[in-house]
Formats: sequence, structure tokens, C-alpha cells
Amino acid sequence: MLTPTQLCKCLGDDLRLSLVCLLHGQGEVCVCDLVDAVSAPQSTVSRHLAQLRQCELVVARRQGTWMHYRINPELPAWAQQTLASLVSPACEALSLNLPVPACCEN
Amino acid sequence: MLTPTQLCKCLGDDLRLSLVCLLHGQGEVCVCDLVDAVSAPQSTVSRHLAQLRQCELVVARRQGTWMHYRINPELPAWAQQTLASLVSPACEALSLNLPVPACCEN
DNA sequence: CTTTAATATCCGTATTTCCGAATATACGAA
DNA sequence: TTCGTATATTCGGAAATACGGATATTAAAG
Repeated sequence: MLTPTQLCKCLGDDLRLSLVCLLHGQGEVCVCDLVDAVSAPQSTVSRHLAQLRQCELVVARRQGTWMHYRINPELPAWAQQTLASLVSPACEALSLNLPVPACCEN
Repeated sequence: MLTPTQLCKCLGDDLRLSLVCLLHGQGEVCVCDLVDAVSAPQSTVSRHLAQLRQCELVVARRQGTWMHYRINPELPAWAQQTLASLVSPACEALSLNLPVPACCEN
């Protein structure tokens, strides 16, 4: 189960925090769009997504060859509040421009 | 200035999160009490406190040989909200028993 | 079955973080 | 000044984390 320390560890990295912010802004985003949005190598993004998934911070849905990620909607209330507090200042600090243009529209 | 990533990095460690929780519960605590409360070597506690201070998450007040730490009261709103969301689940997860018995009462 | 696209995993390396004993510093008291 | 207490800093090594190219997996299409 997700602990506060684990949540903070997940969010304590620019790339992972960026991913979480992007997912928080949209409903669901597929990996290729995330790769574009953060302009990092695919293997790096995938590895961080796996880590976020392992902490149950995000969940994935497969659709054909695409994987759609979104924030785990069943996050405990304290975790949701934490995200809500952090996302908007993080978007600014990381200069993320939402929404992510979607390349894969299914 | 404190960024969301930095804040999360600070809180993404059991010992530092414990210290922050202890300080959040009381007003001000001196180092020796924190050392007792977390039962970690003094140098370790001091090093983590220095890190928290560098991020401006906590501030220190010297009184003779004692140093009294407290949460920085001028934290940006988003950071205060983040702490508010995390402290109580963190206290439970880290099984901290507040309040800290104070050995140095000045 | 082969090819292609999307994503995940592997693995060696580089970087960061953490630890705690030892040492240094700051301060008050004698 | 000297001593004792409280705290900070140093430093070398251990452990954890991050990186990304190469490779594996999965699934749709031909």
C-alpha cells in the first residue's frame, strides 16, 4: 500500500513529477504522447511509468499496442489532496504546457 | 526558492519526513529532542536538518547552545497544503508518537 | 508466418544519496 | 582560558537511483 514516503519519493524527481502533472491534467494519455511531451527517451519514460505504476500512483489500460495511463482513481484521500496541492505549482516550475497534443486518437 | 520537486525530495525519506512531522506537531523542538524521538545518531539528524533548512522547509533559532527548529512559517501556500495533507498519514505510517517529551525546557 | 509499431525490460555505467564515526565549532560556566 | 555540552561539518565508503542503448515482448496488419 502507498505510504507518504513512497509518494514523495515518486514525486521527488523532475521527470516523474512531470508525468504525473501531465496525467493529472488530462484524463488518459498514451506513452508516445508522454514521450513527446517530456522529450525524454522512450525507455526512460517507460521505466518511470513502471515505477509510478508499482506504487499504484497510476494505472494503465492496454488498447491494442497502445498503453493508456492515468492517475489511479482509487488513490487514498490524503494522496489525492497532496497531488492537488502540488500539480499546479509543479506545472509552472517545470514549465509544462498542457494539454498534451494527442498523436494517437483512439 | 522551494520547488515542488525539492519539497518532495525532502519528504521522500523516512527520517526527514519524521522530523517534519514532529516539527509540524509541536511548535518548536530542539535537536536533542529530535534525536531522542527518532533514535538516530546525532550527526545523521543534524545533517538531515541542514538539508531541510537549505530548502527553507524549516528555520532554526539559536538559544545558547541549543538550536530550536520549527517549520518555516513563511512557506508558500501550496507547500503548507502539501504538508497538511501528508503529516497525519505519515505519523501513522512511521508510527510516531507525539508529542515529543521535551528534555530542554527553555 | 513475417513485418511493423508501441511499449517494456535488461544491463552496464554514471550519478546521487545516505550513513555514522571522527572532528570541528559555538556557547556558557567556572 | 579551560572545560563541558549541544550542534554542525567533514569524509570515505556503501547503497540506492538514474540513464539510455540494445533487446524483448505484445499485438495488429498483411
